[in-house]
Amino acid sequence: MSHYNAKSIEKKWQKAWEKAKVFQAKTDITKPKYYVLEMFPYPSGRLHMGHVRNYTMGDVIARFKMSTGHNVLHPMGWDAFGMPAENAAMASGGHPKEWTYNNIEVMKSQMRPMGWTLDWTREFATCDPDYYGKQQELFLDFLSAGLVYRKNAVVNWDPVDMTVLANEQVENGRGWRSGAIVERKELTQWFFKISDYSNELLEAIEALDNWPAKVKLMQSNWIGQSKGLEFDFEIKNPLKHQKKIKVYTTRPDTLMGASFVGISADHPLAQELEKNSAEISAFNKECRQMSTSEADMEKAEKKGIDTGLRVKHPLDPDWELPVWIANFILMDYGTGAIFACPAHDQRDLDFARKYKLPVIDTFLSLDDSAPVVDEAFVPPKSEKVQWVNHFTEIDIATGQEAIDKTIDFAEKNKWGKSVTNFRLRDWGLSRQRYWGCPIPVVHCENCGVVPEKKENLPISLPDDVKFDIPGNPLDRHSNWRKCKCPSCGSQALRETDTMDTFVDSSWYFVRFTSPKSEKPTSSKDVNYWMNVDQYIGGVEHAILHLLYSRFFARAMVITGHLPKTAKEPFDALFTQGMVTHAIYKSTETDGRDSFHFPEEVELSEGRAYLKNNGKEVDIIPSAKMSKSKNNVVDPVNIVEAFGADTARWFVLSDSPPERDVEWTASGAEAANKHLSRVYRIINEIVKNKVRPNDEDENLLKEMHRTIHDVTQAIESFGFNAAIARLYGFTNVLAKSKAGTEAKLSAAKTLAQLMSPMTPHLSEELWKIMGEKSLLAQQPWPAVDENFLKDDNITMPIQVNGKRRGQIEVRKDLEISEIEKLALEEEAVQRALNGEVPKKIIIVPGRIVNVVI
RNA sequence: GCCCGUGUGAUGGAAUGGUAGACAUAACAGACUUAAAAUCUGUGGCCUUACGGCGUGGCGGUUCGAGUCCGCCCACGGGUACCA
Repeated sequence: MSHYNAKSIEKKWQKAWEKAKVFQAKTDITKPKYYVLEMFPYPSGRLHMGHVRNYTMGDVIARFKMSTGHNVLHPMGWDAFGMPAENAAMASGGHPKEWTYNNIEVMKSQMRPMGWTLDWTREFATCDPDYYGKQQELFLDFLSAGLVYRKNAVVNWDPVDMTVLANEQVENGRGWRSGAIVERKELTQWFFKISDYSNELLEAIEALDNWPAKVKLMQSNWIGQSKGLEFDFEIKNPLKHQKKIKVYTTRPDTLMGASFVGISADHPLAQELEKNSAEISAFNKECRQMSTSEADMEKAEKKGIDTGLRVKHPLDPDWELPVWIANFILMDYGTGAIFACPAHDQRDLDFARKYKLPVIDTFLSLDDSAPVVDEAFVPPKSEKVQWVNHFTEIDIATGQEAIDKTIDFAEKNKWGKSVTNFRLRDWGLSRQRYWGCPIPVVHCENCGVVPEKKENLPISLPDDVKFDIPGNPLDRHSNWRKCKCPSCGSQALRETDTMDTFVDSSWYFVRFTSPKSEKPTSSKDVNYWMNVDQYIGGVEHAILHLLYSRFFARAMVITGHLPKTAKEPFDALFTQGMVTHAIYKSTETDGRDSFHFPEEVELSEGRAYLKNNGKEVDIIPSAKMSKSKNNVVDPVNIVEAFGADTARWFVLSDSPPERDVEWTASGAEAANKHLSRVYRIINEIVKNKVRPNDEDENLLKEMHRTIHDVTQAIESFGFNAAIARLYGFTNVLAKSKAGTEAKLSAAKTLAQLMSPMTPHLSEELWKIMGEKSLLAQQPWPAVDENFLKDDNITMPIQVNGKRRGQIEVRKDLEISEIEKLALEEEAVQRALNGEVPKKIIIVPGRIVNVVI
């Protein structure tokens, strides 16, 4: 008998599947369709374990759905625009296009041996002019539908490299390449009006039944609906025409605790003031040098400057409040101005203490009426508190009641109005970079900003560009920029901004339904294939990518590219965890960390030692795989050593799919051992002839239970549970003394149940057991319910909630009988010590608890 | 900072509010072997001779019963709008 040889088996069956065109999807309205999609990869050039896990999960679903009679669409493509290609070009002088397409070829060659059911006939990259040309067409339609506009926005500007920096390229306020202090620069940029759909996107979340609750919650919080009050503070010593400051607050009930009015450094008033004050100008400049990232701004030290302006309190004209510029107030949110109530907001309190501003309690705790000192009193809005001289005459009430009353009061007295605000900002899509989809508009001296004509699409990127000089190569490519105005025909210039790569990924799943159609979509194909039945990807995309895609689908419905039913494009979403690996770290004599590759390290009793000198190194468990930490495990090596089925089996076993999985060499070896064992066991079954006997029934019973459990586990993404069950069934099969006929039936079922995970091995075993057809085209095994029934059950007996014994009873035994049997138990007798139990709780079919 | 997760043996993890540790890995013991590998069989939370006691990041609460529900805290991971 030959041994399990993954290499030859896998190649053979991949060819057989390809020949039979098992995985090519055709629009066929007579069959139920199933569209399974994993988030497409960025072509970094190396297939990563995370990809292997992601695409294997999708593949299990795809193969399972094929075997249950569905017409499955399982496509693959490339999220190919983005910064790494430009960075590579800058670092090594190549061209982003060449770099990207090379990487795609390399990655494809690494993906093919995995045996995924991908329909490669639909493949495209977002940097293909055909794809981004269609995207330009969508942009023009969105533009004429009023979904796109231009406005000013700030970017991180590197004054040395003369380039806009991404937030991740700003390190401690300096550019990562140049080291120059980063400035904020205001540019005119293109925006999608996603904020017009804030309410719609928020309300529709509720109906996404098959999305993880955590993702829905994250999106809701991101959109961030808040109800508050907008009102004016009148300036006592006004400046030119600016006589009032409009503020927005979600806690208008604390108005009597107001201590100062704060405005953003980008507020028109602040901009006006800096003209006459060097101090204010310097402060504003400092604020504008902060990174544009929210995390950096929030974590920065809270600072402010007194403007000298004073405003009147709306409820007491004699009450005067100072106006401060503060670095934590955002111009983008609300009105860019607030009033601060230090007693009930920690940030305001810290600020007030720092600058010696008053702290006034507006309400006190019911059980402790001490005034606020160093810790702001911020109870939940649902908690009742004692109010101090409230203008709406409330005494004891919750925060929410006070807010509602205050808004009514302000509206009745006509000094404020109720306003619902959203945190969600419009989607800035302009990027001042080369390697992206050109925005198809033209700047004409006579006509202004003019959309390009559709017949001129695609507006392709020029190939003759160099990255040896700072700045955007499109800006200095005068030939490419020069064009005719589509409106008046005179000399004009192209827009040099390209699109955010999130635009590319906001509709690729639609394009997969008809990747070659003349128009961006074909109605026949989108009507049949949309929506995506199961979308699978990393939770890191929970907010931006998924929210943008939801907006984009709506925009495509409005412009007639999608049917109304595709407004929410992803019926079900699954977010999988990362593949992690331990980091082996030691500290050099100069105090710097050095990282060691797994193969340089010897493991022994939970400690790690360097192979070359025996020195012990630190183990940092479960770290995200990262090149710089030397803890990347290359799937190619694993496939080379053990075969694709082993890699597939291992990434699915052990950890639940939504959680991170730790890659361990021993785990991969164990997976391989198990597959070899299955191969051996089944070969022996085929070889040895045993007559039918009494054991057959038990084996078939176990077989049907396994079909039931594995089917349920796969349907609910419990791949690790499915595999654990298959391990169990393999053990039963190995030990069973049943006859050959029953064993073959069980073994065939085992091969079938394993086939979504280990398709090549299963296909081989299928053939070894004498089957002529392709297993990939067989229907999923059916459960015979008669085998699932059981007459007796085991009931655990607890005393005071602790397990003390168990009884074997008939399923339908009466409660009084169970009680009698339970009390007769030895451990219960011992615990009772002759006394009468206080209470006996019997949950039928589950448990008995005797309370003493 | 803010939003969202996660935390169970040496390790990955299992467990509709109902027997904590299924299944697997590492380890140990035995069988086979001249020997090793492979394979097969067995042991396996901690303390205790036993009865029993203690155990799911920490502290507290609800419940007949909590890994699971509630409150506070700690650690780690993801997102934080120009990484994809």
